[in-house]
Amino acid sequence: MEIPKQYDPKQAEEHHYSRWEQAGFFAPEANQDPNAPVFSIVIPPPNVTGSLHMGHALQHTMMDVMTRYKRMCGYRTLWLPGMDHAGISTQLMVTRELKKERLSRHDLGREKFVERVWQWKQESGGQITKQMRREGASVDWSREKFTMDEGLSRAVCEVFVRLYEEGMIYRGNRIVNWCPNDQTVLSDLEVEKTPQAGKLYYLQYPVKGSDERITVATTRPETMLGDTGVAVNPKDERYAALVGATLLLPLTDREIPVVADDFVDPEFGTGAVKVTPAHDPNDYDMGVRHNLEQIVVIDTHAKMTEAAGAEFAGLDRLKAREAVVEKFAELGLLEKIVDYEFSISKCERCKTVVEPLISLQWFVRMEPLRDLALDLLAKEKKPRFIPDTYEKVYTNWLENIRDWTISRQLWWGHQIPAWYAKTGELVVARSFEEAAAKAGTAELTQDADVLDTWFSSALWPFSTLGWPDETKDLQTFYPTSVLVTARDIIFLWVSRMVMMGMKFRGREPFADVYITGTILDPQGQRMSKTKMNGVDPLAVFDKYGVDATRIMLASVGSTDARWNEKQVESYRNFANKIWNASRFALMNSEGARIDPQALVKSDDLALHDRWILSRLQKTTRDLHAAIDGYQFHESVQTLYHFFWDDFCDWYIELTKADVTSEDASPQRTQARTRLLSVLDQALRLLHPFMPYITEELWQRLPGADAALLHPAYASASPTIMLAAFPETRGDLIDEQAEWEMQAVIDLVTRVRNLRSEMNIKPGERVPVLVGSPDDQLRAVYSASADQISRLVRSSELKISAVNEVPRASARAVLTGGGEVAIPLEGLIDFEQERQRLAKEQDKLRAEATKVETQLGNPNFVERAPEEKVNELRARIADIAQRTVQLQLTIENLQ
RNA sequence: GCCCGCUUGGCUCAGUGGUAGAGCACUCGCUUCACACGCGAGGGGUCACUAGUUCGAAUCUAGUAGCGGGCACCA
Repeated sequence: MEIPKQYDPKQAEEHHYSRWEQAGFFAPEANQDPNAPVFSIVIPPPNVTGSLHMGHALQHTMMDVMTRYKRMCGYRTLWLPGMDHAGISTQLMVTRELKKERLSRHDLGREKFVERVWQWKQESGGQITKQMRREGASVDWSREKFTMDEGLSRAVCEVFVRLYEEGMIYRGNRIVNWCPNDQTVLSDLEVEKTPQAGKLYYLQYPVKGSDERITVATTRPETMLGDTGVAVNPKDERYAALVGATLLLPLTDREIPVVADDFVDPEFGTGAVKVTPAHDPNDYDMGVRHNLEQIVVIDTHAKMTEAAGAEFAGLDRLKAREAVVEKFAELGLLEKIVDYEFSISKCERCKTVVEPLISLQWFVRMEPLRDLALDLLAKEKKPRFIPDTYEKVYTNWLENIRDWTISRQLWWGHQIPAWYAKTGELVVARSFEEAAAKAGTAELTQDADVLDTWFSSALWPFSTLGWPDETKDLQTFYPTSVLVTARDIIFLWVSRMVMMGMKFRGREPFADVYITGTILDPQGQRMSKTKMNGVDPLAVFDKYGVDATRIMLASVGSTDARWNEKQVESYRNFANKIWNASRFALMNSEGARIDPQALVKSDDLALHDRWILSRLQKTTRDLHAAIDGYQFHESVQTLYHFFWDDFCDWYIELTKADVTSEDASPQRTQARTRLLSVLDQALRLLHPFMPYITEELWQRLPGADAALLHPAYASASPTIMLAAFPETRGDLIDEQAEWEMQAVIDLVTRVRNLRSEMNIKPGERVPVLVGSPDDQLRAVYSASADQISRLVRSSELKISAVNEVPRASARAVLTGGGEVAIPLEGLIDFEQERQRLAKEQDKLRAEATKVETQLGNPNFVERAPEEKVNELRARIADIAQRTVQLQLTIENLQ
């Protein structure tokens, strides 16, 4: 069989995915066991405008590992893919395209514009779905969803109508975050705060009927044109006399009152606050408390309105600021300007400074929904967050939740199902027809706003499964098993899904929430488009292969990690190791095929066979535990160590003599069969992490056929992705074999160490003399003598109770008090040898002292668990044996 | 201001009460018939600091420092 020495990932990545997809292996229907347990995940829908970034690759890897694992375990498994319509992003994307044609969306009009967006989606949206295929993501494409699909839109309408009918959605004038650039309102979560160096302006307002002035400090002088009061703390004695007084607001002809409000911090600024109810959230609240007028002086384009006065009307807010300050200076009312750093609210998307404005919007009352989520957590401990630290973040936010602004002044999205009659009457309905019936007229105008993109996302776990219809899918796959996402959308998305899931399904949308870490750049900075420090997963795939990238990402788990290409490289090497180990097995497979019977314990098995079966079982056991417990890093370490160290470094080397024997014999066939069978198991264990290379190799293994598939997939064509995931067989765990093998490893390692220290040429065969007083150990050494001899390249391996070695030998002490020696007549520098052994003696002595001290402590012996005490006693016994032997060895040098 | 996380060998990170681990880097030796993307043998860490709990602390508690993140406020 011709197999190249190096694994070429591209070759394997080309074929398998399309076969898997076309054969329907990803769909839950592949599972034909009517009683199969269910495992389901809905993907966090990427933006239709998006392309794959490292965060996706990380999350998708975790989800695919779990999905493939559960599928191989026989679960009816669904990983449901889909995309988000991403209101603002997508609208901006298409608007930018139009701009190239010198058109604005208003030139097209709403209907044509929306058509154009759909057209854009058709032609260039959803790049990411192609990229997900490259990743090997085993999602069921037949169930792919888009948040603007008809079905999902129906769910959105249904939820809106029901919430409205229950009084949980309302429309009202509130102060909101307005993006003057995107021309829409934003929710609190779509606003980001950034620190900014600015100025604090101290303005004086004259008190009516007196020469006194009151000084207020502000970062936004232009808003004073909309002031309708000044507030002070009721306990602030400095201003006690002024409460109730009237001020003459400069630059206007308004008279405004001084009010007392607890909100005011006497320590800050002058302790007196100008109140602009129409342009500041806190002032808005104070205005409500004190019945202050709301005067809108800044419009939706961040320009001053007529109400700001003729002098300022039409000016941009920043221009107006300069003009106001200048006027105050002229009037002698500008006390001072000081440098001041504060944080400024910007639109998360376009980074424009957000303007707080009073505006008529739709809101969801969150308290009742919030309580559903908090109850779920209190009573059922759901969802379970992994890592659990995020539970606190989640509850803190829920406890302080505020009403959710759900309307957006966009065209791309779910248009709000509310209609207005000419009379001004408002009707909320599932359709125009229903609205017309309710209103008794067809002369209706639909609300122009669309819903926040996150509104439809909040329904994702059930809308994608067919809700509001009671579909089979909904009944089968809801609640889903786990949600995998990044921590930055716990509020935006996770919490809202929980609330909506509880509200409309009465059950949690997912049992667990696994929060992945973040891949940072090599400097520890977050990767971002603006910083241009992102690493393109596709480029990494090209360079190192998808499998290497995946297993590296899986090893990241839930902690933040800096991007480290060396790490991917090491997993690329691992992939190559898997390739070559398989290559070896395949090159020596004639006459053999995979056979489950080869994994069963029998009396005539050689030590290395009993040992690898035991190692395989422990690995299987540990891997199950690690994946089930979301310990991805541990999973990867377990696999890596088993495959490279146990399987390649020891097992293959030990079984090599039998496997590569020139003569066909039952022994050779058995060894080959066992090697192939262990390899088959190892590939299955690796498959969830490294789907391509494992399929590529597995397909080549003799005997890799339908018989190896999990019974639930028995009728499928052979594929490792539907092979049964190994189950732990406790009876094959063989502690005795592990102990014996450890002794062999110890011996081999000591000899190799001697050879290396003595500069014995690697090719040179030397006699090796082993002496051990322990009958059992001698039996172990003897039983594996051929293998040991091969590994240490000995010309002769003599095993006896009492080691009689020439004085001129290099020696080392073995675990259990034995000694190993290599006679080196004429090559031994006795003084050097003595020093080498003395060094060993020092080490032993230090170790002995440590253990003796602990055992000498009566408190330890009394209070520590017996098991620990015995462990230490065994250790000290071994140290003692080795010490005695070492002493002897040194004496023999004399 | 409140909350959270991190601090372990040169680098990137595991470990979370009982003998300090991995990968990379480093040193030495190897074209040993699967693999130089490899093999063998090594060197290297008072686990940020302080105090406490404990027979025993890298691990638990409290505090300190540095770094990172989130939330609130910022007139």
